[in-house]
Amino acid sequence: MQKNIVQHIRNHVDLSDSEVEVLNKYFKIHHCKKKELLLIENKVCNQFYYVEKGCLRMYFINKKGVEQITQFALEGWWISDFQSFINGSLSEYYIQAVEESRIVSIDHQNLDALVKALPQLEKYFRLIMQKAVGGAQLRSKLLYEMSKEEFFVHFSTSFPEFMMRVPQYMIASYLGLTPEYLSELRKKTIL
Amino acid sequence: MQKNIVQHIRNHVDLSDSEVEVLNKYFKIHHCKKKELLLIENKVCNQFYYVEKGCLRMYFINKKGVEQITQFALEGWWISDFQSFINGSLSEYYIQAVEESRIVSIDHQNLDALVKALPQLEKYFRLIMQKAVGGAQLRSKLLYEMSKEEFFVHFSTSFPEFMMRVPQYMIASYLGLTPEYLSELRKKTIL
DNA sequence: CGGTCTCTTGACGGAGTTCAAAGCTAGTGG
DNA sequence: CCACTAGCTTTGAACTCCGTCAAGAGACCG
Repeated sequence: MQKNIVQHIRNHVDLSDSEVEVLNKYFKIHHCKKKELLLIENKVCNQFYYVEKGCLRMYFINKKGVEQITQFALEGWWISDFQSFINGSLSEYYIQAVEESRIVSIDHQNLDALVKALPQLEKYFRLIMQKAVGGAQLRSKLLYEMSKEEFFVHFSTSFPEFMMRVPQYMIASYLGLTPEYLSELRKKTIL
Repeated sequence: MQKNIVQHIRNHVDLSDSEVEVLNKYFKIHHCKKKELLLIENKVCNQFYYVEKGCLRMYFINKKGVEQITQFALEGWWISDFQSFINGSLSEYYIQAVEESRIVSIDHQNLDALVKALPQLEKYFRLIMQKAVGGAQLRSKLLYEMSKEEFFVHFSTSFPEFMMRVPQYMIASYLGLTPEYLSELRKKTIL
């Protein structure tokens, strides 16, 4: 069974079949059940996770003791707590499978070894990170210019399939509004 | 006069003196006056900017015709519109010098050529981008968990020198609140 | 000095939260 | 495969943070 991450990498840089063999020594594949935790608070996050299939969410527990979701990762996305990954500090986040998922992971040491073994992977990860920064800039711009109602409408029209896949209270959390208000907006905007 | 960007790169990867010579062929240095524009709306942003000295701000014009600041860059920071840089799409942003500044820049083609000439720069830019993603994650977390008042207090205690350097209406814009409310908070919190 | 930016003050309004309670849905075990 | 329970969603009323508007007081630059 061919990993789809190989295709993802080949969309960015060249990779021979023999190099794919090398890749497989560094990447680990993991099947996880719904609600399985890949990262918990107060641990160092020394892994990058790539979603081959399924969906992950990243969240922390706020002062009121409520889960606050900051990111989702769907098929083809990388996710990690970069502060913790880079500095080796303790993470304040949890990363959990929203659905049954197939995840590729690589830890800090293996990442270093991998980019040494296959220098073009250095470029791949640079490009991935650039895209991530671009995405963060876009999200930030939307937050600056839109009301919560507009943000909700934008999100539901941009990712209708995603709205069906995850529970509403998670969407509400991610969008930074209460489940009650989300419910009101749904009625109001007929979505 | 030695560019301080060289030191910045050397903090991340090795670089011989002869390689520094190569660097200088790709990086352009630019002295800019206060209020000088490096990027304007509806142009493709095909440059990365590094602040050697001074301060840049990135902003867009919102529906009401008001400038909305999304980022500042101080000494030692890279800044760009990554959506535009990556996709070659037209930018919706302006990048402007807040103070008289010394800026190093490199365009898309020269960046490609540079990382080909000096492969360790590929790693440097990957690490820079990783840090940027980490920073974006942290900022996003603060926005999720703090009220505007808390965010303001956090910001003023974290960057007191920065508060003195730029006008208050710019800080208000960046923090996503009105100058009027910022003024109220200043009085209330005695900062 | 005169004029244009910048900062402050106060009254008012509205988007979005909080709290409480009642339907609904889905997962689990018997 | 059904029944029961825990968790998810909806409703409505009260409240609050923060934006809007208008006007005045400084501050900076030619």
